[in-house]
Amino acid sequence: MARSVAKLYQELKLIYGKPSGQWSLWCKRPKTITEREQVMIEAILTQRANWRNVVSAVAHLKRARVFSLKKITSLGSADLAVLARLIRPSGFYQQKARYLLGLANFILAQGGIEKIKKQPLKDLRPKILALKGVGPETADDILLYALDKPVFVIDEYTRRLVKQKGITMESDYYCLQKLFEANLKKDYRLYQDLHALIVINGKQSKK
DNA sequence: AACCAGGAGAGAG
DNA sequence: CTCTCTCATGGT
Repeated sequence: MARSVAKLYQELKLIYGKPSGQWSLWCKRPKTITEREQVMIEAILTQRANWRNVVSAVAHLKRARVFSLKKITSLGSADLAVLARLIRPSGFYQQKARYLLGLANFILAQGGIEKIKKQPLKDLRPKILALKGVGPETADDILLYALDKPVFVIDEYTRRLVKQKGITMESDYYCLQKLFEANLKKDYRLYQDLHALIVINGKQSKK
């Protein structure tokens, strides 16, 4: 079953090719600082939300010119309601507004994207994970897609797929993460593309 | 018109 | 550690 994990990428790549659509930005290499900030923001907004609604919320942020971590922090907690209204289409907008502010404050307090990107994964992950509204999946989304750190992201699509393929019945986040990381070359580019393909496959095979 | 979409926090058992 | 409730909008 270990080998089937290793073969997953080749199989999915053969079917879907390079991750496209919503994933073209997340899997883009290299990314600009602005693009990395966008990925972080979208990582929060996409929690339990249809991607279509995330796009809508992002459009609102862009139009209102609060589409950067610095702008979000300068908005401050006093205008949290403003931020909340902008991201409303993504759902859970009141808590997500708070989460975004907390994330933005943290990144800037650490000296910004380029600084934080230099921190080793082992030190960085616990800090990101400690942020309100950032659980294992969102933390790894940020680490992998915004900061190019080699951590494999586990989500519901991944759990369904490994079950479907008869690889394992395990559903624990860290067990599955270990399974993937142990059987794949430690390369953030591979992790990015494979997880993207798993989600694309999951959405596709539903209809 | 119920059901769900790339979760996470808080509380209970 | 596993279950359950909550947060909320927009598309089918």
